[in-house]
Amino acid sequence: MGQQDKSRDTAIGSVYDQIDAIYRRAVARSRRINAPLSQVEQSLLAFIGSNPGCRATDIASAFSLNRSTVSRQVHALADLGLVVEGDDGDHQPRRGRALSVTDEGADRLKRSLAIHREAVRNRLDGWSEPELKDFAAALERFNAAKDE
Amino acid sequence: MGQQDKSRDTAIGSVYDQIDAIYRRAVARSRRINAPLSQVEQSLLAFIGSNPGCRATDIASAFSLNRSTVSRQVHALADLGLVVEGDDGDHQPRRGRALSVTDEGADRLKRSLAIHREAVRNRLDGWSEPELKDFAAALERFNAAKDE
DNA sequence: GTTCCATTGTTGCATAGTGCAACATGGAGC
DNA sequence: GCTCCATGTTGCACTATGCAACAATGGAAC
Repeated sequence: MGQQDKSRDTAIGSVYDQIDAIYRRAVARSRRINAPLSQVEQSLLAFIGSNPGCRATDIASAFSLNRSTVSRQVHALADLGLVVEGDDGDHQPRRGRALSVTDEGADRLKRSLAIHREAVRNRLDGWSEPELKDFAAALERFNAAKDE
Repeated sequence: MGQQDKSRDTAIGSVYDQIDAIYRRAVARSRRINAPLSQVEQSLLAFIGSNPGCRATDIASAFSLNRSTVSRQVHALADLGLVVEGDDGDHQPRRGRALSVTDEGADRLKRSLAIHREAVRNRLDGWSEPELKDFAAALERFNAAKDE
């Protein structure tokens, strides 16, 4: 392996380690704090909010979850009054049941996101505007890469 | 809120969303693939490897886990022959039991890390050396920020 | 329309990972 | 020695998850 390759490997290893650290910290943090929504609830609510009229099966494939898991989670959110079936005149699916977020769900999601974003904001304290933009752009590029 | 603040907020929101996406994808991926170690096992093994002679309690505080959880996880790893108690002449703690990684544990960890790093490597395909280094540096800076 | 099938959703059972609280253990300090 | 505190273990409960079997329902073919 050449000098170039070795250097590249080191950088890649570093990126992995850093992302791993972010991941673990997020998990630990979500255990400590008392969020208005669990990670799963927030993810699902955000997805339904961004995809009004989506069905449980759409959520399952989007998150690589089993249909049964989504079924239960969605019911839990419905019991909390955060999502409802149907009620979305624009996006009626051929089959299955269209889901949408209630006003209360949207409010809860907003508060949940605000809390988590606040933690990110604190971490980015002291970053200049260009540094921030570059970082966000790099993350977007990283995420945009297709899965092999 | 001024133009500057709004722009900054947008960038911060973007960083949060991207990290959230990374997180969710990592969770989904770890469900799909058949890794030699679960996320938890890999984390613990890596920690013990980097901190030979550490005790269960050290792991618990490092990962914000309950002592009981760590106790069970460590026992599971011990049953698999991946970690052992004591056997580390250099780092004997005053109390508790020193943990260290066995040769098999080190091997398993290495393979597990290699698999996960490979996924990251693929995502970084096409990035130039400087782009890579900048990204790694930004992630490090992000992680280095102290928790408030 | 009726029948059949594929998609979608639900439910019973099992598993991993986790917390809390109670308990056990073993060094440290007196 | 005795006491205390840090450490570890165990019983119980709960969440999130998957799999497999089942139920329901819309489309398609006839």
